[in-house]
Amino acid sequence: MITYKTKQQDLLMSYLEKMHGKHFTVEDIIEYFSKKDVTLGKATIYRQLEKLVADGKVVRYFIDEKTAACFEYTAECFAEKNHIHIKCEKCGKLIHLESEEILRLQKSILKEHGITLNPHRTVFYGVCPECRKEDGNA
Amino acid sequence: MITYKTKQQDLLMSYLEKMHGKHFTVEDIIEYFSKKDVTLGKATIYRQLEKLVADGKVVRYFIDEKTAACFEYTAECFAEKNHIHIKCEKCGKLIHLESEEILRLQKSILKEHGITLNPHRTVFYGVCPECRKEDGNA
DNA sequence: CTAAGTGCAAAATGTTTGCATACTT
DNA sequence: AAGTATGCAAACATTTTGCACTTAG
Repeated sequence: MITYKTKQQDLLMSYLEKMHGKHFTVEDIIEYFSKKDVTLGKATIYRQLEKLVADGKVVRYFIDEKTAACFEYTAECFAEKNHIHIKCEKCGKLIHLESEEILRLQKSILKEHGITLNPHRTVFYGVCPECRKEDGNA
Repeated sequence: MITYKTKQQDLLMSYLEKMHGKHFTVEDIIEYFSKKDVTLGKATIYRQLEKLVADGKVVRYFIDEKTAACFEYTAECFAEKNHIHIKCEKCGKLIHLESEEILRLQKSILKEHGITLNPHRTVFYGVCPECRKEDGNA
């Protein structure tokens, strides 16, 4: 199947690049483009994201509480980067960070239990520095 | 707020016990009870599960592909230290295991980012040994 | 010109909520 | 009797789909 290049795809890609490494929902995209005077339909967004997910360029995951899916543009650096998500249990903020320790955990689990971890999809829970201060700790 | 004991709660609990350690959806519960001649409404199931989740007795999480939430009765499982919880992305099986590496990760995240991780609530995703074999890869 | 991509609105999920009724205490 | 829990159906929110129209190749 030949794929055509369209301006909607370019629009979406420009958004993805802008948001590289950050997460967003379909609603975020719609809101963003509603302010510009371009047309980018909801169905198109879902359909294009679907392709990108199948291609491994975008990850799709869920954060509890939220019912809407979160997407994230990871391009091809996906497998290498040890990017994890941490959700603050107090303020609900989502923190993205990279850690070598996660790689170590990954290796240890694979070696000892034969399980391939997919850290990118994992959402950790914890308390962020700001909330720890407010709480006087946790 | 005083809570009354009802037979619907008992029905749900019997299901949870039967499914201890396995995951299920609300649809699964409805289907199960539709075969018995008892009444257990959808809204009741959602409301009771909500309470159990708030209580920490049941975990709720999402597996992509499926849009419906998965629930799991964990009861006291979460109390242990170093205990992690891995959900197989292929077969949905839940794996419990202990790892010292998680402690290390926890310390490293605290030191480098000031975030207190709560590993008990975290559900990792990965692929279990059986499914890795079937897929012939990682 | 042909086939892929788009956009709208409708349909298909999955989950929550309002409200009258039933049940617990 | 007082107030919680239930069950239905309607409301909601998100995602998918059918179809006519547009556009890239």
